[in-house]
Amino acid sequence: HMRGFSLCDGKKTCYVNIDVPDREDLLNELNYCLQHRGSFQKLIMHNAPFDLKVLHKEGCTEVTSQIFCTQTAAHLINENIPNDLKYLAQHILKVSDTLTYAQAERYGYNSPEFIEYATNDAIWTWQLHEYFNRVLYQQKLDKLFYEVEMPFQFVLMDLAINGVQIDDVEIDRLDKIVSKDILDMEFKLRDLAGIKYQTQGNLFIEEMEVLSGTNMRSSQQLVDIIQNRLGLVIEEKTDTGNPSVGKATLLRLKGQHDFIDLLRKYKTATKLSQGFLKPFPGFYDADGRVRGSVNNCIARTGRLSMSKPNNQQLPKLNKEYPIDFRATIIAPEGRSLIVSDYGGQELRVLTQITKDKGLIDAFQNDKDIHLETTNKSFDLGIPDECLYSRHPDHEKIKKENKADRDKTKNCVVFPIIYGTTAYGVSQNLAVSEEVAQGYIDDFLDLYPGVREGIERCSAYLKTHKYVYTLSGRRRRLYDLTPKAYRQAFNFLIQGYSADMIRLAATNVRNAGLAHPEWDMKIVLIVHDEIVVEVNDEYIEEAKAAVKEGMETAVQMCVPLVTEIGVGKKYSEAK
DNA sequence: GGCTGCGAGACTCG
DNA sequence: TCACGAGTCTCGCAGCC
Repeated sequence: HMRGFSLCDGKKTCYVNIDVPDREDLLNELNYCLQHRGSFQKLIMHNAPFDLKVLHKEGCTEVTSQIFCTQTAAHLINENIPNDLKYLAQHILKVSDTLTYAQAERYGYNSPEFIEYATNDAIWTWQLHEYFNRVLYQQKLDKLFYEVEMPFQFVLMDLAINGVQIDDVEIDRLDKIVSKDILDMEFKLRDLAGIKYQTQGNLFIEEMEVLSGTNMRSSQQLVDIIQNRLGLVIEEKTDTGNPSVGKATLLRLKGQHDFIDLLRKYKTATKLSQGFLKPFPGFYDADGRVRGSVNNCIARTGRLSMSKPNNQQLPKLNKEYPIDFRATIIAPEGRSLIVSDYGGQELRVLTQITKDKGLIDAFQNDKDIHLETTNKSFDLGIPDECLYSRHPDHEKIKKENKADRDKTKNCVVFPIIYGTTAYGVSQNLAVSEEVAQGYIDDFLDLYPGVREGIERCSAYLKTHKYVYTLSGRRRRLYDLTPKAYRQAFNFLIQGYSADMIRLAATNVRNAGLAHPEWDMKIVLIVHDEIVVEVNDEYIEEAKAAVKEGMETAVQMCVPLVTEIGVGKKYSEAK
């Protein structure tokens, strides 16, 4: 419920209380100004998606003015400092005394204190714009800001309004299955470890409890059980040097004791239960949708993040414990989900950055980069022509060498874009550091442009203490540790990818606006993936529009391809 | 004895 | 010291009333 709004034009400031009998008239007046370009030359807001969402709720659905989000500007200009209005007012505008909303509210909505709080909001936002707008041009961030970020604010507004539809009955069904499985495993794990326990049933027999001093969710207690009761050796260490009972340890100990194997399943089940099935109902809105908050100004690389809940980390189907959580994200009756993601986005961006001839050839002619790297590192002797997907033997050879190819892909090629070292690769592949360095060199010899690209990035960082992406986004790294050089190169890829998805989502939104009959809604963005909801009669048209919007988001030296699926459930459409 | 805050550790995703 | 970017949950301890 909007109580009022404040405005500032640099000369005058006002607070408009709309909790009055002629509320409707005031909102109509505001709506008229927002709809007619020229009433506001520029609409300046701090956290524009929030304000746009509130206006939208009040019926102000069309904003034709140019917009300026001071929070986004602050993030582009310095991604390393907080960007809430209060912090910026204190540190950039040097304002000393600031009230919080809760403090102002206590004085009452008609008090001078509350009105001062409200008008300060507008004054500070105005003043920040004056300063940031200049800096955006000085740092050559204006194009990114006005052409990528500001149009994208409306997508962020849509995401905040839309949310995703949840199948609450299915959540409930899965929750019951998983809860029962967990309880069964609680007993079996104790039996396997030789731990005595008692059971206690309350009124409902299925809600039996295990009474014993041990907690299978405690890492400390698991270390004790595995070492002292099972007599197994834990070699892996946590960051602080303690024995680790994480994935790597359990994978290595797999098959050595039934307890270990069941524990792996137990961990998957408890994560599913405690991380998703139990907390999700707490996020349902009255219409059965979940609206997590989408953060445009948190990740230093320019990526989006989500919280409460984080819909970017919904579990995928796990073969060893197949509970399909993503099947609980659905489309309403008469509608479907379209899920579209970029194929090999990061490697394509790497190609665009480095202009490496081998990578360009690979993407232009469908050559299998992972197989080519595997071929070189493992001396497979595959003829060059068989590395192209058009060759009749390619599929067969790819299958025959699947294990090595997967290893290369996950342990050599991807880690290189994270900047991994020979040590890291050697740990992953359980080989010596020399052998690992050999693999890295093989890749960089195959695609020498990548080595040059990394060196160019490092040299630039060393001189300037920042680097910038193809879209002009900057990352400032003042402490030039080895980690900073890895972050810098990874940022070139991750940061540009993030701006690609912004442009793509804006294209998709515009396509939807041009065809209101489709009723196409963007409901989720997951880094390289866009999920939309659309009326069933227009699936084909919408699919074509999503594909077009994503594939034409930017021009690159290699084609941009999308993988696209349709379904009634999120998991069906992927 | 119970509440709150915080770091460690583990796990989810791209 | 060793692989980039996020968010969230539980445990176990410290400090407080």
